[in-house]
Amino acid sequence: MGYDTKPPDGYDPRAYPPVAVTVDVVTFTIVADNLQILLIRRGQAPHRGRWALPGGFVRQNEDLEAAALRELHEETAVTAEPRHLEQLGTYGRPDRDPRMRVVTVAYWAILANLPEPKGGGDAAEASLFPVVMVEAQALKLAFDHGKIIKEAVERVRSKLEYTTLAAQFCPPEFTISQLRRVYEVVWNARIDPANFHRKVTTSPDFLRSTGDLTDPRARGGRPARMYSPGEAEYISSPIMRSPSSPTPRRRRPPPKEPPADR
Amino acid sequence: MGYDTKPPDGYDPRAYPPVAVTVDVVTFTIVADNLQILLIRRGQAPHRGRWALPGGFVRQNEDLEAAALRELHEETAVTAEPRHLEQLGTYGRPDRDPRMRVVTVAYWAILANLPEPKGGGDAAEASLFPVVMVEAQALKLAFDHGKIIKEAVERVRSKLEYTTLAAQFCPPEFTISQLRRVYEVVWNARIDPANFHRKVTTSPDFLRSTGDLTDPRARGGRPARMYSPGEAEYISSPIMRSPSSPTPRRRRPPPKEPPADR
DNA sequence: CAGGTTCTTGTCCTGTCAACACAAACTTGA
DNA sequence: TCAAGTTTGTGTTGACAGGACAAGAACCTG
Repeated sequence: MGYDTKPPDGYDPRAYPPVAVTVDVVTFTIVADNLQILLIRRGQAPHRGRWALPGGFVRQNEDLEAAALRELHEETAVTAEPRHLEQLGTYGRPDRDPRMRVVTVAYWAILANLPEPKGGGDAAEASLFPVVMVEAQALKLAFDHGKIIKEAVERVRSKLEYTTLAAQFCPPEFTISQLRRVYEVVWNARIDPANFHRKVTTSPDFLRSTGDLTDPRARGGRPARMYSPGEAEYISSPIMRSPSSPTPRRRRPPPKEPPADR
Repeated sequence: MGYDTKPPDGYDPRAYPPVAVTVDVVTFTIVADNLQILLIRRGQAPHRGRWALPGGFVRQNEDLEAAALRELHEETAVTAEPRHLEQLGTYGRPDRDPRMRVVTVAYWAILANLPEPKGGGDAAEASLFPVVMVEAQALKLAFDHGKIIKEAVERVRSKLEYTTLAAQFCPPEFTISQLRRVYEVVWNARIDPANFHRKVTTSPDFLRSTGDLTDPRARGGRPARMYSPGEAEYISSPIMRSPSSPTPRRRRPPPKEPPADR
């Protein structure tokens, strides 16, 4: 930041090239066993009627992160505070907005399972969409929001590997099955329940047992212990998604001889 | 990006809050077995005389990445193209510049070993500083550039673990020792030469042998094979820095009985 | 040629992890 | 009441990766 460019050397704001700074938020939540993203329908000029990320201009004395939270609440009916908010990246191609130069700082957030996902704000229409639908390009998105979402999805997927963020998708108390379900839904993969259980329970301060058990009135089966998130932010040795090839490993060779017991 | 905030609805740029967008670049290189950062001395009003990251305003029709490259070349005497340029994050606290609201998009770059590191630009004084000096806060830095550098250092250190970026610090052809030296310098750690050798040579397309050997006229020792970077961007199974505890492992117990052979 | 240095491969041993078996604890239906 | 089914949790095992060395390979200097 030299500020030593030659031509404009005064500090009159109007002497600087007019650039607008906005924030956009990619909000993830899991509803109905699907990873979903919160979008709003644009009512304004460019890309009118298309779906877009909630966002808007940064105010004069407002921090970027605060602007992201404000826009999330203003443009959607979300009242709950996100469980996680993190900067994703900044998108500033000169032609990304036809009106003027707009530089957007994108954030991504995790919202715990919300009961009433929909419900438009003032005049805006907000809704949740499964990421698979967005990835299939089944949705008309405004600006470069498709690219932003794609990068956000990749970020959340990779962050589950080495952080404890998955617990933020769950209610305050949850079972290990619920946590595993988060991984399976976000990664779209199957995970061995036994190994997953060992992994997360031995990871230093990932989970803390509350002492409670679920009562399995619902689906039957042994009651599960309930846990709340621990203090650890990172997992000592990462959970790998889709070993893909590392260990396809043929199934254990059948015992040479049936134990002569039937 | 709803652009649906209520008050300013016209598109007159002056109606928007005046925000300046700048880019800063944290440039890493290795000189004299030290990880170094390129800084310039400020000649202008705020923080005059302090050291700062090269950077400046983004022009009207200029992409962010292009602005970062331009400022790097304008404000320092660096003519070589960086071997890697990547966005680090955006810093926009309202009070980070006393003059006006400035939002900075920070980038970080890798420069291969440059022979003539110094040489000021037009009027700017540019110089390389070891990161250890910056980390020791032995330098007066402008604005929040200390924080930006700290995050950039952490980023480059962690990226060496799972990407092949380390090769970008090396000349086009290099030996495995040189590559290992990069890791040791960036991580400030000692690495076992034998295991490192196996690791990088077996990692799918990390390195490609050129067929050449070094002639060891200099320091003696067996000539080393030379390599050039492969196409792979990521390392299949990461190189871990500072195993810290996993296997301190007492040294192998001395052989019970000398093999009775001397 | 002895001794030193660097590069490279080999060996051993331990910890980790996927695959699987199975026990534990509950529900439902016969 | 008990068998069958379902979910939770623990045990076991074999493959694999990686750290600690050892040692061989290929060069230098004196």
